[in-house]
Amino acid sequence: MIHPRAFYEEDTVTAAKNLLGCILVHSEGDATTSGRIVETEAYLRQDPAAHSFRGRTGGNSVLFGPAGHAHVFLVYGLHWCMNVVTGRGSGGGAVLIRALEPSEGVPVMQKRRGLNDLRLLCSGPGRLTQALAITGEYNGLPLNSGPLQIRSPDSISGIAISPGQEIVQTNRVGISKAKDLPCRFFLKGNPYISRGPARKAG
DNA sequence: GTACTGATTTTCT
DNA sequence: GAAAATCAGTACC
Repeated sequence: MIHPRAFYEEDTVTAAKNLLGCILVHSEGDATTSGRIVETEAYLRQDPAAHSFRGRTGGNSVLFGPAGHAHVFLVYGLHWCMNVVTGRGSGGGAVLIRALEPSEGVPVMQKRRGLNDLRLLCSGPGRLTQALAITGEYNGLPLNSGPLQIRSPDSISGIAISPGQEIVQTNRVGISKAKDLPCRFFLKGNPYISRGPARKAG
């Protein structure tokens, strides 16, 4: 099931929580790779750590476009990261996908990553993009059609999390500004979480 | 197991 | 010129 536009037009924080448990799918030719989203971070327009904070500049114009699109960007010169544009009306909000639990196409992902350990395949923003072969070409693509999609696994009253699954909310990781804001979310006890303070909290 | 360091390029000042 | 939403490898308990 594909999410309607309204799913992404919630506040960024709400969307970040709702995205947990959803499936990110990439289809490229014959190969389909996918994984369940288990960790996200919310970046708001007024957030000093967000790329959209300084307003619309060269590489972030997608953030000011319609919700439900992918924003793919390069960090540290060598790793791709993927955002989902959220919020209504060019708000500049986005949700960073930080970790996936591998689902379909595991052998393909292992090959792309050069690893066998499932826990290391997608447990980080730079890792999951490599595993799903997401690069700058996907910047600006819609997530309800095309090669890159986000699905709900089984709609359980609007929230795609299995019953009893708790969401943990903590501070963010890997940034130096406004890092104390509790805008990071992940599924409690899930082993496919990126490193950082959250690990021990699970 | 934890801690530290290098790689590499885009973007803004 | 400096900083950046990271990862993998090495050193050392």
